[in-house]
Amino acid sequence: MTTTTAHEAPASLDAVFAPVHSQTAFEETVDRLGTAIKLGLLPPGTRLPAERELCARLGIARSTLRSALVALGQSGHLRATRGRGGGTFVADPQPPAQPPSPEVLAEWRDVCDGRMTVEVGIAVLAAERAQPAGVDALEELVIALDDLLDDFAAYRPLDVRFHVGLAELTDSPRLVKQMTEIQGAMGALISHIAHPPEVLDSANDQHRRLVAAVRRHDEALAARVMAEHLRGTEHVLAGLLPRG
Amino acid sequence: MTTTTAHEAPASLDAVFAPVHSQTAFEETVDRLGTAIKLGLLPPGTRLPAERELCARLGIARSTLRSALVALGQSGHLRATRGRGGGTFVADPQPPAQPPSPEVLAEWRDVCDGRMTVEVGIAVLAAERAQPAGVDALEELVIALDDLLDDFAAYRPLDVRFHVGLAELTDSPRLVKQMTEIQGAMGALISHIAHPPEVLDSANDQHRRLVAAVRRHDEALAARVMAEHLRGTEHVLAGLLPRG
DNA sequence: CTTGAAGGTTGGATCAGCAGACCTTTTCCC
DNA sequence: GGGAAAAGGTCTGCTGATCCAACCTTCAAG
Repeated sequence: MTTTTAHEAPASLDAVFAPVHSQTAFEETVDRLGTAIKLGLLPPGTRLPAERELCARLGIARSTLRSALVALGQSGHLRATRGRGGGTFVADPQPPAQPPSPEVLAEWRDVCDGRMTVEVGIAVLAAERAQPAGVDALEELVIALDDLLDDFAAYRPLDVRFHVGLAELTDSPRLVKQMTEIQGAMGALISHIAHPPEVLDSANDQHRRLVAAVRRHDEALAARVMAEHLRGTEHVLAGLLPRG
Repeated sequence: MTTTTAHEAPASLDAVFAPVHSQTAFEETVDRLGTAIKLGLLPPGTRLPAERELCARLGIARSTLRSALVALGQSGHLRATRGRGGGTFVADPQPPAQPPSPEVLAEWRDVCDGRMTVEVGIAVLAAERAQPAGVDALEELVIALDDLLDDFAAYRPLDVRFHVGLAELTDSPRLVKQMTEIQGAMGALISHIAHPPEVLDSANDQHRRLVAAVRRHDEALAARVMAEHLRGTEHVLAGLLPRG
């Protein structure tokens, strides 16, 4: 029989036969809520929906949700108060960020590559479709960021909101989700490196030029500015992390 | 207490509280192998690794793997022969493709948007990094495609390999995976629409120009050609599918 | 005609997740 | 002051997915 055997086939099949890592509902819940908190999408002090409502929205059992909430409580990201008027709140202040794990560090280049494609693609699509109202919202974020150049802990959440806001201009849920995921992956990498005001100033200047390009529907310029913006981070990382 | 309640917050949090859909190992295995087969990554006649080896590679129990193999056997995508020298083979011929489900049709625009960003981003990165040897391989695919313009069933697998091959030029496993996923999602949409030779001829001409741009490391041109290439498909779909 | 390599079968153990009832704490409001 | 309501906290039983490990059946190579 003249058949090809799959295991002597080229590298493109490695992905097909790569290990299956089925995330449990518990894990995905911890990941989703934890990432949202760390990104500042759920700012400190925010009250989560009641457990009975939240588990319905997430489509999981209450016991499963509670496991996740307890885990996030033990790590210091959430705190709960009982009784009427109580609830589960995002802790204020948040616990200090953990240094990136070896696994994260091992694939940081891959993460940056993913970020480059997703963000550049989104910048192009946003430039094509942006409505003036949405662009105005981004502009306000840029102005607000100008006042936070010397406090990265405060700067970062607004920065995330800027990038997610850009994704929202595309009006595509899938792209908003991808942006959120990639920002979460980046967060673990950049939270522990220095961000001097001059760097943030330059970054926010790129934000400003990006907004201008998007407003004028200049797709090529938006792509160029975004690429430049991201490469800045990459160069910093390349200098600080292993295996350059 | 001056707290924000999360459920009155803006739309960006819809994604955070969206339903958790934990895929089981069985489901992910069926999806992975099924997609690889439908995309032609595992051509008809291909022999899969032996069950005992494959389940080790996938990191799942043999019983779980067998459930997936049986499912794909019942749907006609795989066939197994027993005894020494036997094995599990990709069926030849493959069963006819199923028409896209309503859920798939409902989000076809979203899928196209995801494809646009991923493929354009990859085209840029590939243009930046491509090695001559890799580009040569793509060129051969373009030439091979020229002979298949009147047989979409034969054209499509090579087309997929072209796009995945482009992703491989970026040398980023994450991007190869994203490309494979998005191609799988597109497959369900385009397998049931007409692809006259003139259209495929034009598409392959765009392939050719894309390869040329990548070879010259002309990132902007690569992005433009790729966007044009994808918009062609989108226009065809917009004419045939609901909610244009 | 033996042997080895492959798919096919079975049974038991484990664990995640679901469902739902019930308990405890706290505050609002009559 | 005393419910009633709204929140988190606890318990128990059940189901289904998965794992593990052994064993059976087929069949071609040697």
